Amino acid sequence: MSSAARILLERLFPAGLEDLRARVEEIHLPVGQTVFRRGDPCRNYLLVVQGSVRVQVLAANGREITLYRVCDGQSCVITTSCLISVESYPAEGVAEVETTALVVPQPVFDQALGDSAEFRRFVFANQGQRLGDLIQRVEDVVFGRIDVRLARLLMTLSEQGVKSIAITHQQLASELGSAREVISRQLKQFAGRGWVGIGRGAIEVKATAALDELARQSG
Amino acid sequence: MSSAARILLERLFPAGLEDLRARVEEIHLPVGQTVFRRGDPCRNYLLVVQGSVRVQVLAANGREITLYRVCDGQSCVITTSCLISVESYPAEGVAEVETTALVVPQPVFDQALGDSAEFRRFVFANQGQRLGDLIQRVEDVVFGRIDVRLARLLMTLSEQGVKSIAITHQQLASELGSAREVISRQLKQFAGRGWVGIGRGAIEVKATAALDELARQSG
DNA sequence: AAAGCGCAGTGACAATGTCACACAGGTGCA
DNA sequence: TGCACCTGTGTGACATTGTCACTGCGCTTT
Repeated sequence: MSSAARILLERLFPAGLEDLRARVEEIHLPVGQTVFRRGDPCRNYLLVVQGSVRVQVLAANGREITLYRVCDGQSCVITTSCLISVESYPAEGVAEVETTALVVPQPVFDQALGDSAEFRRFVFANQGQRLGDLIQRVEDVVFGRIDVRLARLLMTLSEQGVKSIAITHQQLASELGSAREVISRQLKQFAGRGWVGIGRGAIEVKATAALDELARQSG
Repeated sequence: MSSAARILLERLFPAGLEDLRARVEEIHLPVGQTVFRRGDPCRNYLLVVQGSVRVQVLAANGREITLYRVCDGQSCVITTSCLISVESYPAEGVAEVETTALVVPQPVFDQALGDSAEFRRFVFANQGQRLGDLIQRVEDVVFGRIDVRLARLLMTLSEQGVKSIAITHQQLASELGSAREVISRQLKQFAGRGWVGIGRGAIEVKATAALDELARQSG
């Protein structure tokens, strides 16, 4: 077991609950691995130690939208909720990068909820953040303009001075729940204004200030 | 305290937790009362005994969308999550009808989570259902056609043989996160096919079968 | 009756999504 | 080298949905 996993375990299952720790397994997910599918029953509590799981919904016609990501030290709300309410997954999860996760079997999860205030706090805090993300997503999708949302996404992706983003138009569209053609046109418009440069499978962010201003708009 | 409230309390705080019951208050919310606003901090756990609270998001331009409802014997996910993760409300809640609710102060909530497995199960089950609703809502909004969504809504509202629905076009639009004009046009189209009758502030559902077929479509 | 208000109808237009293609840059292979 | 093939992108025409600016209708208040 990795040291990061051990630290997390010790935090969530403090002294007195050592027996629970032993029943938690660590797994490694390769890139692109599906963690859970829509309609799957839910038997374990999943906890990402290191990596990233993208949670998305797919439409019949091939369109898709990313709901949120579960990153280092976070857990998946859907898993949590389904585990207790005994419903099946309403979305699917895919490992975006090589990911290390802890698998907590349902009985251990149940017991830990009762016995560890720390564990409860962790589970609920995660719930709150994910739920907030989700509501924000609904708001964006229903009321937001696509140019503003795309600008926001580009700003997020180019954080920390990264100016060249390796991503296809289709991936951007999936992220926003839009269509590739729409994204292509918007990017062309951005490029026309000199805000970005477009290459095959890559976007170069040039006018951070202009994009940022657009991203800050209410729409 | 109402008898319904007492029954709920006894279920969630079983024998041994009588002291917690005493610290829970019952409140009555008049129609239209705002229960919580966007940005409000969250200090109590709210539990609807009888009535209905609509949880919605408002846009700057006046458009709005209903995320879900909290009905008899249910609790609000947002409240639950915010309570623990100490975030502020990302949406707002309004009592749709006169509503009776239990107010559980945060310390009582915290203690009950640790001491009552029944309470935990209740809280999590509610979380799961509301989260499922929310994901379904995202899916509908992003991928769904407005005619299908409207047909679904009409079928839901006319359940149990109620054929005449007292509702305005604006209210239907708010429910679906669409615009009044769009709904008016769709209804006109439905009316043209003889599926519904339109009156001022009321819709009469005539062709249940046809609407139902449309409602079942994937889009 | 007149004014005011909430509700609904409508046409023109803007924004976004859909469809059916064309084309360009790689990669692998004959 | 040249060709088939795949993925990613560009584009025009069109459908659907949202926005805006009005109009009119029915009801209540003045």
